[in-house]
Formats: sequence, C-alpha cells, structure tokens
Amino acid sequence: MAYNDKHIQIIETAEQLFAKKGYEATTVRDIAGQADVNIAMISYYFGSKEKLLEALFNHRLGSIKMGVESLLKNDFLSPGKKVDILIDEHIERVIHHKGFYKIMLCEQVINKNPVIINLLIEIKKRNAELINKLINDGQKKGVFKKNVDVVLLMSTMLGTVIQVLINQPFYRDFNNLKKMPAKKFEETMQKKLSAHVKKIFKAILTNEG
Amino acid sequence: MAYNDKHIQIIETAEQLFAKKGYEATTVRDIAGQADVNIAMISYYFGSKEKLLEALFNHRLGSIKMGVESLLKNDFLSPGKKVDILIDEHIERVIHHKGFYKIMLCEQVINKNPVIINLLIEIKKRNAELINKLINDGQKKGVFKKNVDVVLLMSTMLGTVIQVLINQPFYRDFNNLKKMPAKKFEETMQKKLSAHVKKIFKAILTNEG
Amino acid sequence: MAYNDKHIQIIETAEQLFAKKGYEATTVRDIAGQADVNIAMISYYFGSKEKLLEALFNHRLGSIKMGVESLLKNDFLSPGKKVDILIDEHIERVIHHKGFYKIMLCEQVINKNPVIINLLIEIKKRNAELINKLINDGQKKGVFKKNVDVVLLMSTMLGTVIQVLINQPFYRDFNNLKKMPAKKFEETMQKKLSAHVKKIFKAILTNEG
Amino acid sequence: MAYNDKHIQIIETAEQLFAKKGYEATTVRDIAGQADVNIAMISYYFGSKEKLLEALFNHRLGSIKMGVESLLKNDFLSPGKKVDILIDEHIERVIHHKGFYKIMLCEQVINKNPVIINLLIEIKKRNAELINKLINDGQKKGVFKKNVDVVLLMSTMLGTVIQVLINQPFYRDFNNLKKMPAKKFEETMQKKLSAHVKKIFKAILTNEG
DNA sequence: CATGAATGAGCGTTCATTCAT
DNA sequence: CATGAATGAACGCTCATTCAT
Repeated sequence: MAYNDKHIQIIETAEQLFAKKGYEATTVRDIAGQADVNIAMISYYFGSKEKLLEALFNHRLGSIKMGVESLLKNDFLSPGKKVDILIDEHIERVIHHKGFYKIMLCEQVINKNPVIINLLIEIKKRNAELINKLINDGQKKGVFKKNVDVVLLMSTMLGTVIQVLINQPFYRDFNNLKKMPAKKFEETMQKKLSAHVKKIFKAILTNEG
Repeated sequence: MAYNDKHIQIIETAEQLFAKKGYEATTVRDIAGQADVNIAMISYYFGSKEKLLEALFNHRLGSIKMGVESLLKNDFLSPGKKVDILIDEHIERVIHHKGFYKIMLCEQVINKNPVIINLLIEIKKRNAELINKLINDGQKKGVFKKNVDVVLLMSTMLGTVIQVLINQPFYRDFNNLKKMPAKKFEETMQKKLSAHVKKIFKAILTNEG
Repeated sequence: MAYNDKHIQIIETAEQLFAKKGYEATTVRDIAGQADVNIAMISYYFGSKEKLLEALFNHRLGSIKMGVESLLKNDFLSPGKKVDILIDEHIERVIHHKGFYKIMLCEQVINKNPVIINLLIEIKKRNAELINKLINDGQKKGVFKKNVDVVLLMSTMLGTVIQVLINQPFYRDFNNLKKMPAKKFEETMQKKLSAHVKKIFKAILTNEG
Repeated sequence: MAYNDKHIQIIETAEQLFAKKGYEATTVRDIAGQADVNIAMISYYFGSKEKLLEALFNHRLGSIKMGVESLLKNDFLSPGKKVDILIDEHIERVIHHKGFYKIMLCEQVINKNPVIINLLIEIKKRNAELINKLINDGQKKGVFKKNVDVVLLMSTMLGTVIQVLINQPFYRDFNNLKKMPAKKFEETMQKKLSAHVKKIFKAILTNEG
C-alpha cells in the first residue's frame, strides 16, 4: 500500500501522540486536531484507529529495514567493522525515530494486535538471522569466539539503547549536565552509548580486552 | 499508607490486567470483576483509577527496594561478588514481578503521571548512587577500572533483562526450544542471562577477559 | 426478566417513537430525551438499542397472549360465539396497542433480529394452534365446515384489522367523516370492523349467508 | 420525469435493499455498491436518498396502476367476473412486486415523507373510487348487495394478501409443506389465496353461499 | 455528464466516577 | 465502611451529502 502526503501527515502526527500519551490515551480527535484534518479522515483513510497504528508500523518498519542487508553483503569490511556499523546504525535509527521506538516497545509489552505482533516477530527473526550470519562469518574467519548467543546479544543492544533513550533526562540530571545545550548533550550521549555498546560486543565476540 | 487485604487484592488484580492489556485499555469494571469486588470500591478505596496505579507503584516499589542497602554494607563480600549478587537479585526480581516491570517500562515511556515519574526518578537515583558507591569501593580496592559510566552500565543491565523478558517467546522459537517445558526453559534462560550480564559487567568494570 | 417502573417508562417511550418514526430512525437520544432519562440509561438498562426493542417485544407479547387460552377452555360458549369473542378481543388489542402492532408489522417485514423473529413465530404458531382447536371443536359439533385453511383465515383477520388501522385517516376522508369527533369515529370504526370480520368468518366457517 | 437505464438500475437495486433491510438501515453505499455505480451518483441523479425512495414509488406506482381503468370500462364482463379479475390481478402484482409491497407497507406505517403519503392517498382514493364504481354497477344490475363498505372490503383484500406474503414461511412450516419445491408452493399458495379472497368478496357482495 | 475525495453531524456505546442509602 | 444505581462526558465510527475536477 502506498501512502500519499496526507496519509503520511496523519501517520506521523499519530506517531507523535502515541509516543507521548500512549495509543489508548490518544483519541482520533487528538490526531485529527493536531494533523489539521477532519476527524472522519482517520477512518476514511485507514479504516480505524487500530488500522492507523498498523499503518504506522508498516510505514516505519518498511523504511527502517532497508540497508541492513547491503551491509552484510559488503566484502571489503571486516566482521568487527560490520558489527560496529550495525551498532551505530541502530543507535542512529533509534535516536532519529525516538517516538516510534517508544511505541514499538510498549506494543511489544502489551501484545494485542496480531498484525503488529507478526510484523515484529518477522523483523526480529530477520534481524537475528542477519546478525547470525555476520557472526558466523566472523567465526569462520577466526576473529569471533564460538558459542555466541545471538538473541542475548541483540537484547543487550536493543535494551541498552532504548533504556538510555528513556533515561536520557535522568542521565543528564545524574551527571550534572543540565546546563549542556540539548544538541551537544545528544551528541555526547550518542558517542558514549556507541562506544559502550561496541565495547560490550567486543567483549562478548572477541578475546580482546 | 497501609493497605489491607482487599486493597492488596485489588492492587494485584490491577497489576495483572495492566500488564496484559495496558493501563488505559484496562477498565475499572475489568479489575472489579476479576478481583470480585464492587465497581465503586476502586474509587472508594483509592480515589481514582490513576491513584490505584500510583498505589500499585508504591506497593511494589516499596517491597522491591528492600535488601539493596544491606548488600552494600556487607563487609565480607568482594566488590566483584557484590556486583554478581546485584545482577542476580535484579534478574530474580524481574522474573518474579514480570507484570510490574512491564507496566513500569510502559509508564516510563509514556511519562504522564507526575507522582509516578518522581517515584521512578527517586528509585533510579538511589539505585545509581548505591551502584556508584559499590563501584567506587571496587575502584579504591583497585579491582575495578576508572571512568565507568554508571548510568550506561545500569541501562545495559535493566535494558538487557527487560528485553529478554519481552523476547522470551521469540528466543524459544529462534533457538528451537519449543518443546522444552516452560519451567526448564525459564531456569535455563535465567542462568544464561545471568552469565551474560555478569560477563558484560566484568568486561566493563575489570581488565579481565 | 422483570422490569421496574423506569424500564417500563423507557420501553413505552421507545414504543411510541418506534411506531412514529421507525426503529432505525429513532435515536437513543430521542428516547432518552422524551422519557426524561439519561442517554446512558438505555445501554445501562437494556444493553443496547436492539435489546431495548427485544425488551419491548417481550413486554408487549407477554401481556398480550394472556386470556386466549382461557377462552378455549370455556365450556359454556358455542364455537361460533368463541370465534366472535376472539375477533373482538383481537380488534380491541390492536386498537389499544396501535403503536406496538405497527412496529410488529414492520419488524415482520424487515426480518432482521433473530430473537424477535423467533418470538413472533412462536406466537403465530400458538395462535394458529389455538384457533385450529377451536375450529376442530366446531367441526366436531357440526357447526363449522370442513377444509378450513387456518392460516389464511388468520391472515385475513390480522391483515384486515391492521390495514384498517393504517387506513383510518383515509377511511375518514373517503367516507366524508372528517367532522365526526375522534372518539365517536373510533367507536363506529371498531363496530363496523368487528361486524365485517365476523361476517367473513361466518362465511368461511359456516354454511349460513 | 423519465428514468434512463442507470436510473432504473439504481431504483431497482434500492428496492431490493429497502425491502430486505428497511429504508433507514440501507445505506447509499449499499445501494451504490450493489448497483455497481459511484456513491455520488445517488445524490447526483436523485438529489438525495429520500428522493430516491420517492423515485421508487413513482416508478412502481406508475407501472402498477395501468390496466385497472380498462377493466372497468370493459362491457363484456359481468361485475362478478370483474371483481374476480381485480383480485387475481392484485395478487399477481403483489407476488411479482413482493419487495415493493413490503416497502409500501412499512412506509404507510411510518408515515414520514409527505410526497409519498400523498402519492399513496391518491392511489388509494383512485382505487377505492374505481371499485366503488364497479360495485355500484353490480348493485344497479342487482347482482351485488346494498350497503357495502368499500374501504373495509379493500382493506380485507390488501391486508389478507400482504399478510399471506409476510407469513409465507410460517404457512409452509405450519402446514408441513417444507419439502414442496418453492415454485410449486408459490403456485399452490397463489391459487388458495385467490380462491379465499374471492370467496370472501362473494360473501360480502352477493347473497350466494 | 460523472466521480474520487472529503466532511460535518450525529450515531450507539462505554467510560470512570458519584451519590443516596 | 460498602454498594447498587445512575450519569455526564467523551469515545470511535458511519452517515448522506458536497464539491472540485
């Protein structure tokens, strides 16, 4: 299904509101009001509020998954480098699509809509398989250790990144960085997070310190 | 505030339902029905549905935080051992209070109720300070490295554990463990997770492989 | 199920409006407004608008069917007399419950709600059986002819009476009775209708002129 | 107003749906969908949903009334024969236009649209006058009795026939005719009904048994 | 003459909460 | 301290209709 400009406008307004107030607490009137469209448009375009949520998932997951496959096929990068890129791209995506990742987190927890559940399972499976290949490649080349639990490793990456996102205000407060400009803080945060996750992956995957 | 048996009954029924369907999608009729009390009781006992959520947080956070302080004061355990215990206790808690941790995760994301936000910030601060002390202690004893980012480390622990909890069905599917009995699977999972997080902490905190 | 005063109030207001505007064109707001109750009461008391319609049928059909059985058992009346009473009682009922008979007519035509369909089928069957017995009794006593089609006979009674009800304004107009007071007209009408239907039944059932 | 093929197509689709679900419960989307025309066409062609209903009445009533006048003028048929033909033609029409007669019945009951009300009153008046003439003719010729109430007589014919139509499934059930093929049943039904109504008219109009 | 896109109004229903008892 | 009855507000959604093209 292709979405036109107005579809996108509604989807992205919904994304903002779902992320801020949660799916259930967001009313179609909220969305219509903020997107500056008629209330009836949501049902007219998407069929229902729930289908709008599904459309949001289709929209974002569709644009998110691109690019992962190409990394794997690249023959000039070492497995270790590829893992680093994988991590950085993930962090980039989460920061760029904060709102969507928050919604996705909650929807995974609440687990209600079967369409979305299946979408997420599929994505997870695909990601796990790709990372598995990448690790297998590294193992064959002798740079990665044997016996790596891919799902645990993924959980650490996903979990750490989203947790940092959620805890950002707290992080700032705890480390006395309230005065740092928002932009600067975000950049610092991103660098630190990137280094942190890479370090963990190195520890799990290689024999280096 | 002290809760009597009926309070607790309502709170814990609410916990189950909030975890399964989300706070907003759970109705006071659901809760009253399942807890086998009159609908009016929820407003009567707690003031409102939202106050019930706050009561749930008070109830669980109160019982959860106990025991962390005592660990820190213990003079017979090495900092490394203390970290291991900290990790295992956290995993234990999350597994034992799955439902509540799911609710807490979503509430952190949605960020609406100021009472709960403050409660959570306070908990995080306390936890971060305790772990900070623990790490400082290890640093003074020369067993932990300098320059450890406590919040990042905490985020990894919290994030990994909750992510594994959420991904449990997927983990089972991906690793072809569908036939393993639920109990056996949970135990295996817990051991692997524990070892995984400990390994990460060792890598971040010490110079060992 | 027992209905209290407020139930009855709502049911009878609904009856008026359904008869005047039709079921679909009547809104719960109409009913609530005219019955002077809160809108939510309709769902609260009856579950839904449709269940309210079912409640109306239960209410009226329950009160209507009484008395027919007793007529049959009466040993002092001749079959011919019983038929006359049956006719008069039916006319009386239709006039007294004009609104309900109109609703019933339309619901039979539209045929949607299975609960109501079954209710009506049951009533028809019971009525047809009772009249059948009455006719059989007359046949045994030699006062009624053989080979009477009960359903056709019933259809003539029901059809004629309801048609007259519907055509009342036209009847008045056609017979230049516009000036006659409403009450007088109704009485005249009823008498003529009664004589008319009785004459038809006599013609079908007996050998008299 | 003249209707083209598409007009007719829409009108007759609407007729089917109005008969099945009722006017209010039928949506213009239903009609447009089933008639395979654009939704906007209904308003565009007819002005509104209500005007479409009016168009349906114009369409059917126009085609139905033809032929009644000619019968009256016929000099070769006896008044009795004419009445028989009148009855048969009415039964034929109702069976052939089941759907429309159902709609007409409900619209008479609900009484909302003044255009339709007037249309129906006019038809009734014309029919009553024609039948009146026919009866007067028979009275002059001495074959019909004096003091016949035309409206009551008409009500019996119209009421009986429509009631039989409505009760057809019940009739079949009650007389254990479930196994009879639909076509055969309809024919039998029609013959019986015709004989039944003719008998009634004979009883009312003449002195014969 | 025809239509896809769009809309204001209002639909039946559900919600958390209140209140008299 | 406890509760059945009741309610105002708001929910998601559908309706017949309109209008630019």
